[in-house]
Amino acid sequence: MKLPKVCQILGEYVAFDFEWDNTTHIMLAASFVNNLGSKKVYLNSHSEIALLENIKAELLEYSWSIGWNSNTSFENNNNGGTSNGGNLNDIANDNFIADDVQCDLGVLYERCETNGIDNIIFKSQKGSRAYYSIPGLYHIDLYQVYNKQMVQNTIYNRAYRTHKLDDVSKALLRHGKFKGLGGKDFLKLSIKDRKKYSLRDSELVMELSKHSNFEVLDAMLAISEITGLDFERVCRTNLTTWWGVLFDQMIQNGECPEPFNTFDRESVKYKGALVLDPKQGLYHNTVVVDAASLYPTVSIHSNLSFDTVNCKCCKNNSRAKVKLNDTFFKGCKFISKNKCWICQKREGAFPKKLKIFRHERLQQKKLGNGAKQLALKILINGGYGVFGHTKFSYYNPMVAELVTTYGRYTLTKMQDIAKKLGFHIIYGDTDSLFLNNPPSKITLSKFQKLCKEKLDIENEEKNTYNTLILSAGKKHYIGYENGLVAIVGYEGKKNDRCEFVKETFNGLINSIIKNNTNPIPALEKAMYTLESGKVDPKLLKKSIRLGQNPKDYKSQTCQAAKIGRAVGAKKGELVEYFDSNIKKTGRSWSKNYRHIDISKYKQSLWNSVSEVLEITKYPVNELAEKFDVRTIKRKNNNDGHVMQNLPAV
DNA sequence: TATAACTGCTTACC
DNA sequence: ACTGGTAAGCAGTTATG
Repeated sequence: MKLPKVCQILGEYVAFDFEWDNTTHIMLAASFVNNLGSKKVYLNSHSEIALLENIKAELLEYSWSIGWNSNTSFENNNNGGTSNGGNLNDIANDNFIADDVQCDLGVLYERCETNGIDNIIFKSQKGSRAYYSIPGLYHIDLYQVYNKQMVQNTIYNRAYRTHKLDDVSKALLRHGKFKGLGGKDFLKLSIKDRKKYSLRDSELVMELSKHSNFEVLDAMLAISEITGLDFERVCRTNLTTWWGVLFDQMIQNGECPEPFNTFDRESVKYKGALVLDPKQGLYHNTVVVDAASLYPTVSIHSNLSFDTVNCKCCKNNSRAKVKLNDTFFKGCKFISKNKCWICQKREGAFPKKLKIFRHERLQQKKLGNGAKQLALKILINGGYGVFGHTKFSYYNPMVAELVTTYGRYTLTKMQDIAKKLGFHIIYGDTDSLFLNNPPSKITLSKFQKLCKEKLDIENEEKNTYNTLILSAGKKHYIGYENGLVAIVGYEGKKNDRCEFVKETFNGLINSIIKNNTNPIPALEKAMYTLESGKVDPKLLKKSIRLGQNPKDYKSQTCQAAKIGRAVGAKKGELVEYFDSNIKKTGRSWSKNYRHIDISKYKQSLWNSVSEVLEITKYPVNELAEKFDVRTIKRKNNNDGHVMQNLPAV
């Protein structure tokens, strides 16, 4: 096996985890696992100082260490664990700890100071955040790496829902923390189990660092090579920083001018992608075509960049004007037909880099360099978005809006081409078209050829669905291809629904689309089981992930704020609850399974399955009456389109 | 008192 | 320190007949 590149940099390195008392911060335990397999645990059995000395000695053994949530204290929001407050007056609350330290290195720093012993940790403060480092040594907070949006989306395809070690480990390693326990339970454990608990955390961090043959860290290292930023910095920064230094370098090298347009940084939304109205129905033989990397492509074709849009030199050049029909500017916030132009004299910094990255990515793919390939993919795909980010030093919403506008133009032209060839377009989203009953394989390749000729766009045949259930609502469909069912967007699949609804929904879909069996008996059984109260409450548990700390919600009355406040949860945490009846219990939610409001669950189940039943011609009104649930009104985009019921091919 | 319209939020798609 | 917009459904509030 080829040694991962990251190992050549890190050499022998250690993952660590500390346990401390939540209120006093007294250090209770620490564990260390190195990449060669050596494992150590220290407990605070007689003296905290002895433990602290052991920790320091271990850390100094290695030039590189890795932790989880280890070097940054993010939010100073601890309300002392009391749940009486949690409101906007918390600042004045005596229980509020202004400088609560919430990371491993921070607690180590604090405990060394408190005990009056030598410190190996350095503290720096930036705004409301404190950063801790070990001078002379390198440290990576793996939490910050797995917290990156592009790692979650591009690499792991949203496999984990929260960024807690337990959640990420369960999703990627298939096992989590010791007996699923949390830090609060630590002191309740026996000495033996305390050791196991602490050690497990370090083991998980080490395993995550190595996951998929160092996939993530190798990609970060590749980004470090591409951008010239050091590895540690790449691990704690994101796309705006990376693209920022790339452009900085180009300016320094004289490859492009400094940005000349300035914008208010008020974060006004700009117009985005085109999503076609789906023609609701059941289809057989549908091809989905997809324009390959649409946004980078249009950025290159139209030379869109911070240094080309509304340049100094081409204002009066008629060739520089954006030659798009008026309709494409409708609803735009930053561009209009007569107020923007694109430089004709110089290639923009952004397309220039994109071209290089694209070419390089192909080369690296051929060479089998997965990490470099992935790093380039991350940079290429994330390049357009940073122009719409107000904190990006090259923020330029005109560039972002031109990219999406050319994207809308391209999808519209693709539709024209498809229509002329006799295709029936039933849906499309941003860069894709759903073509029903393509006349033939030959017309399909004709479509691809014309898109290439007229638009210089490569179209890939992404899916060929034998059966397709297309919802009237956008971003919702179910496709069946080669024995595989793809459920896209449906509420019955979303993570804030309970397991019971998700399972029943899944069963129903499989029964209809895959097994060709009558789904109604199973649905009746599910409804009956719900009514009889025999469903395991575990399966009825709902959950929401807090986007804010409860006190920070703009709407203090929204469900997330209310539940979060009541249970003392923090930003990023998952809160579990049951739906209950507000008239009976005073709340629409409850932690107590005895308060479960079955009618809400029946309605939720019905809402997620009813449209599919309607499309597949089951008697929905009759069933709704039978189950005692409300039917829901849905818009219909059919435009007189006749639903098809052709046999599957 | 009932319902529609609206806002805020989470989750998903691209 | 932080890539983007589009869109669905739900809880909860406010306007309206």
